Amino acid sequence: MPPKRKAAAQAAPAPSKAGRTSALSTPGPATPRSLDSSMMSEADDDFDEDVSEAQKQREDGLGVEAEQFVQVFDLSSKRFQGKNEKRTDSVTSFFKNGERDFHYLPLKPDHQRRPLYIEPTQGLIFLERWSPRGKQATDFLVTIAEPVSRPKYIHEYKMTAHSLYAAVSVGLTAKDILTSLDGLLKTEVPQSIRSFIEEYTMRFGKVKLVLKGNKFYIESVDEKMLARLLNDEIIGPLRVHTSGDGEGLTVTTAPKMGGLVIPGTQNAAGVHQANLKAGGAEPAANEGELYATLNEEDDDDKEAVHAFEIPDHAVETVQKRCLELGMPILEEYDFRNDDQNANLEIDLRPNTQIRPYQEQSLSKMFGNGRAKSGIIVLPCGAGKTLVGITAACTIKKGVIVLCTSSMSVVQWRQEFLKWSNINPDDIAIFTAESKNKFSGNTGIIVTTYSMVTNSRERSHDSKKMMDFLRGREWGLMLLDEVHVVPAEVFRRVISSIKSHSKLGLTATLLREDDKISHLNFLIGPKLFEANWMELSQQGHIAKVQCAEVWCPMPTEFYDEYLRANSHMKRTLYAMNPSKFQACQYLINYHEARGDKIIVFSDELYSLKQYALKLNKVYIYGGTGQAERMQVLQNFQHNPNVNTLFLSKIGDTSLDLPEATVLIQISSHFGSRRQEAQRLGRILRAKRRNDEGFNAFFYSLVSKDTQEMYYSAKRQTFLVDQGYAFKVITQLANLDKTPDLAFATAKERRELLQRTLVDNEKGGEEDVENDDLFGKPVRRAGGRRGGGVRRTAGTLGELSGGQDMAYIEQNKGANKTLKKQAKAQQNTFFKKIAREKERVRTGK
DNA sequence: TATTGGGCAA
DNA sequence: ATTTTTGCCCAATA
Repeated sequence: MPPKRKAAAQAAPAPSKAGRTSALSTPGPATPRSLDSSMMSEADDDFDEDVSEAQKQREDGLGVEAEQFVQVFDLSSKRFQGKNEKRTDSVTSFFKNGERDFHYLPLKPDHQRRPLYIEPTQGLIFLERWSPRGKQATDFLVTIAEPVSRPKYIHEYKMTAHSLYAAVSVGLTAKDILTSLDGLLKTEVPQSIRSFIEEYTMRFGKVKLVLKGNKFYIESVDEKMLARLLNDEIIGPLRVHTSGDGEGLTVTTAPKMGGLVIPGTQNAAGVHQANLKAGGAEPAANEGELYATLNEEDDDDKEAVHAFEIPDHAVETVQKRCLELGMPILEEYDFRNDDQNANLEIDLRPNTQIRPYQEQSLSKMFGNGRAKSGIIVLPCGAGKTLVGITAACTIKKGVIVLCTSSMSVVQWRQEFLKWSNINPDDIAIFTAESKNKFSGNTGIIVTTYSMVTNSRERSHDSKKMMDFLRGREWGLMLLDEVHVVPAEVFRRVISSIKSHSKLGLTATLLREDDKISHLNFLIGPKLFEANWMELSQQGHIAKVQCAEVWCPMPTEFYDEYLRANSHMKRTLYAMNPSKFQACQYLINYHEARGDKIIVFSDELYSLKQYALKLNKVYIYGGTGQAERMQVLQNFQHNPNVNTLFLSKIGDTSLDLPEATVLIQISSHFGSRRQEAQRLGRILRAKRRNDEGFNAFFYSLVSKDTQEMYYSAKRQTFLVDQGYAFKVITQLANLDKTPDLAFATAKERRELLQRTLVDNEKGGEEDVENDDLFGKPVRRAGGRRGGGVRRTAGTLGELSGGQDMAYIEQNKGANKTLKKQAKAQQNTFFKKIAREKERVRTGK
């Protein structure tokens, strides 16, 4: 890896040493001693660690390690920050403690032509997007920093440990980064940033984990680095001594690279051109320089590579330990020189062309002619699957694809067959239903995370399959929806199946817990993240208008809301009649425009009530497989079915047909991921190329309830992606909606009572029996309602006998509704059956 | 073959 | 300022 070696030479100046010495005397309070000292040892080559401390550490989960690691390496830590001499003057006093005052950083004379500011204590970078060099700066920042917020004008990025790790992993050196940064910054590069970059690039990417002949090796061009690892009291003993190599390291030479071709690129001309092309039309002086290093490897192909072997079970331990030592292991797969594993007959179909941003993300992965492990973040509908397939077609070795549900397993297989020329016998599915292997000696297996991680008693076939999966080497592991992996159970996948490279795909690298950073060492750095706004401007995904509709709660609802327990609260703000009206109005409006509408409600009771009242089809977890298909097909093809109600089942486990409008009436607390995922459902809209076409995303919120808070939180991710939420407090001509529901006070009171009654009974025989399809539903009365402890007395006080009569009436109305739905539905089904028949016989 | 319960995530 | 229930998946059961 010549570029990296050069980096080491250039990036080890005296000042960083001074920085470390000063840090030694002031370890952060939350910083474990062992971590701190091990990090320091980089300077003076000694590993005087407290052994018991280290033992304890080993027992801790990887997660804890990662968090500590991040703390120690944080830019805001003292050892980086000591180095700014802050000056104070007459203005400083206006800032609190002078803390956020950075005007001591002098502007360069030509600062107006430079688009970037950098904040020296957090590594925040601000980009003036309108600058003529805005595009160039964006490309640079995407490589070295994490996007934080990208609204219209000023974009915010953050340079972090992980982002620099990613930069190094695509072959950049400290010098590359500093030169480009300096060129784009309005100020000089602050000293803290300079040492931060230098120290990181020096440490990162030097040690690699490679799989050779089903054995794992730790590899580096830097012999001293390996010696240091072998001296470590955790890694050292784990080394496998193969016969003949004695105490010396295995030495091989890095093979020469030829021009790698990523299939599907416009002229399939390989990485170098792909990179130049990715630079776009603008003159990209810096960028050209930047990417030139990616291919520098060709220069000296006699590079000696040192390695030692470690056993399979130690991989996790070693990865963890190297992380502690501040030298995270990078995984690279030199697939073109792998003749141990059989090649897979696979290529993209000849006329397939991948989009520029897909190409860009793949060129990050294959930047140096090898397959790097990492994560690619693309919004839903932007073609994540095709990126994965193209990666598989580039590597041409055995592939294992992991998905979240068996639905997407089937889809992935179909996509593979659609985009590539893979022999259908070579791509097999491993789920509860199907446990076939591929016929040849290599191929593709598509399966789910839970299939692979399940540790309980398994059927004989599954066991055999698992042994098969575990027993061989895979060229590529594709991890769909990779944000689920950090969960305790799912991370077991990483160690149980041996793969040379891993590619994680996701739309939202977000979780409400802090485990997302674990992906950086479980899989690899984030290689690429698309800018949603940019993609929608280019017409790859739909343009979306987002709105939050504020629905006032009628007083009687609000009173009840204040008294209710948390579940009832959720039900009540979903059942808010104003919300219902707003929903009805929006459905009306958009159906008239010819839109396809999806309504999401996490709250099952309201989901069913809304759907029944409005006579729309709905799907939730209890809906049987066949019905789901029928409803979905109707929604897709039947011009009379334009609105579909969905529970959160629609978030992950359904392959939804495309819709153009999305209405949210109830959602899962403040989950930003859910919000983003749901928005993603309308990004595919095909009509996006029509002039002025917009998709719509409405979030209905009951005023003055918890929903307001959650809603704001949920939106933050989308706002950071550049979406602007309009707040609507009044819908124009709402009252002109035909058959507007709950228009009278009496109806509203009824609704409230019915809601209370139905939910009190524990849902025993509530709407479940009015299921559109009359099918018995699992867990109908089950765990729900345990906590509801309302007495009949409370209800009596509220209602009065008169209103009880209306409840009866309403039940009758529901039944009529159901009959209608059934009658209607029968015609749909016939139609669908005919259609199916046509498709079948036609082909 | 359909249903049920356990485990897990969000 | 925080949560609960829901849904998925598998394997066992009748």
